[in-house]
Amino acid sequence: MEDQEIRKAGLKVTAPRLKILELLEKCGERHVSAEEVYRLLLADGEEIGLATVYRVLTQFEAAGLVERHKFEDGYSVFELNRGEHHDHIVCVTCGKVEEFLDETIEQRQREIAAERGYEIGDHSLIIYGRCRDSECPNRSKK
Amino acid sequence: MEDQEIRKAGLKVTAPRLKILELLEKCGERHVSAEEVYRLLLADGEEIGLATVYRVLTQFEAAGLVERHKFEDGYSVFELNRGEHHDHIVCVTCGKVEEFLDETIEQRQREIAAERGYEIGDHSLIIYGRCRDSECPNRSKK
DNA sequence: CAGGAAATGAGAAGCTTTCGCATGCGCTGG
DNA sequence: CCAGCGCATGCGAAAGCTTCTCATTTCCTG
Ligand SMILES: [Mn+2]
Ligand SMILES: [Mn+2]
Ligand SMILES: [Zn+2]
Ligand SMILES: [Zn+2]
Repeated sequence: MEDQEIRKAGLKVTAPRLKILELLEKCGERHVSAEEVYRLLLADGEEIGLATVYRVLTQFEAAGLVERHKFEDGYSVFELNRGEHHDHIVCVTCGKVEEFLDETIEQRQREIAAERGYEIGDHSLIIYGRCRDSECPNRSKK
Repeated sequence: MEDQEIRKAGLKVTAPRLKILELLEKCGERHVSAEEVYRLLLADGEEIGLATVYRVLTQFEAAGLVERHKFEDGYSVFELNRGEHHDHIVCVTCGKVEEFLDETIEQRQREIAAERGYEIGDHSLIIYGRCRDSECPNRSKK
């Protein structure tokens, strides 16, 4: 199962790597920080080091298995690469993150890059706003 | 001249603040880091502390005089707020930054936020790509 | 199953940014 | 024009996140 994804990435199959990958799968569309991955695994009784979490997440990112985002809080959050690109809208009050994909925007971006002679790579689009959730009015993340 | 902008922000007119504002004006559309502002002022013979540069830039940002961006290099860059919003396209090879504004994209963003019940604040859109400049093939920033 | 390479954990260190504090300076009102 | 208060400054220390170093362990091939 996950063994193959790790091998395909040219990495040895080890307990930390398996556990991190499983955890990210369980997280679904949630965006977790390295610190959070670390604490969740510790809480699960795993023996793992924070440095390993960072290393593995970076390797997974390089292999295209996970994506890293920076939502102007100063630290990175990660999510499994589900193969379909999306952008994010973040509530600056409660920290909630929703995903969206707008083909009009995607298309305009390609055009803008082309117009200016850029070979387009990827992009980062984050909308900041305030949601209208009952449970919103305050929370902290990480 | 600049005195007024600083006073309007509710800040005392001091040498560091004047120098930083002047320097940002000279920078035009260039995006400079706090460290860079600091070094440029030192090179100009100014006596200034790095902490002051950070403090002043943060105050200017709060006052709406400057904008702060994070182009995933891990540090912030600043530019004078010229009153008209724009987004950025960054060359991942040479670090060049160009600005653009696309009303179609702006409009779609407002619609997306509205559809999901968000009171929209601002947003960050950065396109990463490779430019086709002769002088491009490698440079480092900061 | 042995040997060599790759991975791990723990702590140190790196980098950007902020803080704390003693000193200095801008500004108001006298 | 000046005195005095309070904001601003510079410096070094420290914070917060991330990466590095290195001794030790684990994986994997043969
Ligand atoms: Mn996402
Ligand atoms: Mn700009
Ligand atoms: Zn909210
Ligand atoms: Zn370039």
